Amino acid sequence: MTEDRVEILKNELVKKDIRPSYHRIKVLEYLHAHENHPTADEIYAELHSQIPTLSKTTVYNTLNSFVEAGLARAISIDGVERRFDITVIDHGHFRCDRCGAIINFSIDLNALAVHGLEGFQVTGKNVYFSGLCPSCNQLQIQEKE
Amino acid sequence: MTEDRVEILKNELVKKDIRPSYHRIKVLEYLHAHENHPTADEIYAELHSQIPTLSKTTVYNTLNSFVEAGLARAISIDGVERRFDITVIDHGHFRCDRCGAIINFSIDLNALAVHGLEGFQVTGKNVYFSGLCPSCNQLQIQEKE
DNA sequence: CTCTATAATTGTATTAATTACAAAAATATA
DNA sequence: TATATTTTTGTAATTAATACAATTATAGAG
Repeated sequence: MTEDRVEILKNELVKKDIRPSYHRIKVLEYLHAHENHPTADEIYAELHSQIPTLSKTTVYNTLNSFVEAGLARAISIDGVERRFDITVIDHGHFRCDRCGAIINFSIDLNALAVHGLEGFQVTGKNVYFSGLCPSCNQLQIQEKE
Repeated sequence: MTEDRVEILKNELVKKDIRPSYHRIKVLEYLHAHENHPTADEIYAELHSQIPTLSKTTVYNTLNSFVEAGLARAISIDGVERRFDITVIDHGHFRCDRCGAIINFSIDLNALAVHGLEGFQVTGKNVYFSGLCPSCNQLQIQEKE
């Protein structure tokens, strides 16, 4: 990790009024490097192997502060699993019901016509689709034969 | 509850290959009567007071079978709470970050342009917004003064 | 109507994710 | 350097959900 990279990450935290401690930088770095929507436990497992003193509570505290600050999102397709990702605009999440993979897709949220939210202040938008990914779809068809 | 109502509920279950037991009819009835997205625990608490022998496991089993059959949806804005609602097409869920209220709004999902899901079989679509409902928005403004 | 097989329900025990909280360590400030 | 504040740790507690074996209810055969 170069100095520059660390500086950029620090800056990202400071801009959101989060003090750039070592652990927080590490969690943020992990989220940037792993856009495959890790669970809190996956983040802990990986970072704990690098930083043996890291506690799970810190990971949870850090993730919660990130979500509160809008740095990250907590996503859950059906309420069964809670996963995190770096906030990136205009993408939805697809979850395959068979293999569990979570895949980003791009959407144009501005084109979404909404009725019934007059007077509401909308700050967060999440779109979750589910079904079968191409390979699982193939398997499903083969099984039926 | 009139005979007619029970017949309609029974039919709804049978059509989805779910045997219309007394408890299942009661859970389905509850979901129809309470479109405010109850948790499994809320459903249990209310029905348990009517049916003292009802167990929580049955409520969970029933809800899971409903979701699997497409009769109900499990929703979760941020992975913290799991809530259920009767499947109604073309509506999204708004969750107020301040008071926690969950409000339906209508959307035209067909108008949503999606890229990156070619070859996928999409069977479920959920749209979650969050922010402040009108009354909490007012309170927030007043506090800042 | 009775017997039997199957399905549904119960209740307890277990698992797993998350939070609470107080003590310890690290960091910033005077 | 001393002190106050923040961060982190580690354990305990909480909570939602599931597993599973025992019990009860139901449907169909005879």
